[in-house]
Amino acid sequence: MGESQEQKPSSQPSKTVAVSRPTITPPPRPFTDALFNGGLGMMGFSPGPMTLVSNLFPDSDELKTFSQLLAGAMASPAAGKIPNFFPLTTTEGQGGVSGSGGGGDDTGSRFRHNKPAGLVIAQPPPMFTLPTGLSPASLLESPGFSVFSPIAQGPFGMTHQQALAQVTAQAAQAQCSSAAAASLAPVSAFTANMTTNQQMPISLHSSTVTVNEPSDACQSDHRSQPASLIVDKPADDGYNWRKYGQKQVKGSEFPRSYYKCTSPGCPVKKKVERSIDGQVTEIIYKGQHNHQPPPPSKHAKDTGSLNGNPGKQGNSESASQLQCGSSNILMSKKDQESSQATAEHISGTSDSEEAGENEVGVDEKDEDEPDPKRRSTEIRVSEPASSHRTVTEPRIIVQTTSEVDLLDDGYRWRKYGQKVVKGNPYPR
DNA sequence: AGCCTTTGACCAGCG
DNA sequence: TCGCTGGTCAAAGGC
Repeated sequence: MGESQEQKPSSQPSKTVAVSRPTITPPPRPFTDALFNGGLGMMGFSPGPMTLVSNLFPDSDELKTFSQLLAGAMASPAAGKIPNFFPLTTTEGQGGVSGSGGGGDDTGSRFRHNKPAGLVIAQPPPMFTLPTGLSPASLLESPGFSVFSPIAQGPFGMTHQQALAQVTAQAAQAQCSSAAAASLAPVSAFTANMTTNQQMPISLHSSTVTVNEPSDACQSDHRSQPASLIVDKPADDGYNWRKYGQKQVKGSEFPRSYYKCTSPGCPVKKKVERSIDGQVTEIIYKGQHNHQPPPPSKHAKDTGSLNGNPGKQGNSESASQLQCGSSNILMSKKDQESSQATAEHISGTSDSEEAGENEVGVDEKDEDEPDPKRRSTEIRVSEPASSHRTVTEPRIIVQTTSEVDLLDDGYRWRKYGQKVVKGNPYPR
């Protein structure tokens, strides 16, 4: 099937973004109530949510910054048009992601625990780091993000309520203070979650959001989950995943597992790093789902745990519905690298304000599409010192890239991994 | 029976 | 050109 619409050979011509992020200004987000409802106000775009957030966060400053950043990101009108909101992000700072937490050093990301909550806004690559508790899908689905992505509403039709429910549940689970979560709207839940994690620095630069997870308390939660859930399966995002490989990556002390979305034709892949004890330390999503999440019914049988399993066990009702699709696509290596550089530079600098600025165009950089085999450096950069990284800080990174082009059929297809192998008549 | 995981091998990019 | 490394394939086995 891939053949059907492979857009291009390994190189994805598509640009990462065509979307140049409009300048981000923190406008009052015109989120519709609906969006708001559905979403996490996590982004705090709208006043309402912000308020909640504010309450949750003692530190209004940081929070504010965060929200501003988000707001700015969302604000961009262009966003609406953008196929993926991620792409909005510039490809620039890669290190940012993780690095964000860290400050100058990429490694920092892994060490973020105690980093200043400050938002590190470096120009990060289009990656997202999410708390384990939250599925990328859910996050993406959040209204805030939705704004950027047309998809949000979905071709797949995920409802905000679902998203909310999911988020709420996750948040609650993720965080210890269930009370807060319960009482609060999803947004609140999310926020609460964040709050819980004191150190959760959220770095958000254009499109990059880094959330550190783990607070101790939360950790306990995660750990409390059944080993089965934790061990082999990456965070459940509602889609079914098949593990197609595992490898010990040099920079990481933990083995990295490779998963593909089992849906036919779906290019989405994710890499999951787990610590020895089975805890997920990092999840990287690539690509965009070109299909809807598996039906709920199916989920029913699933474990339902957030950490779920990619595989059969997989989908908890939760996330799923969200299209994580929004996530997507990897940025070209080039982009990533450049991002890194940027991030590094920035790392030392003040971040927050940057958010609004970078609109940049990633576009230019993307020319190269990442080959399937190209190494993505983002992670490396962000967490070079994996060894130091505490297991308790799982990260979910969504790499965005403009590999995907829209196809005529309305779905996005990305050819991944196509190559002509010598000695093999058939291209892979 | 179908799907998924495991695991070694292969391939390509990069220095 | 070689070696290293990351990413993917695909057979075998398990659930």
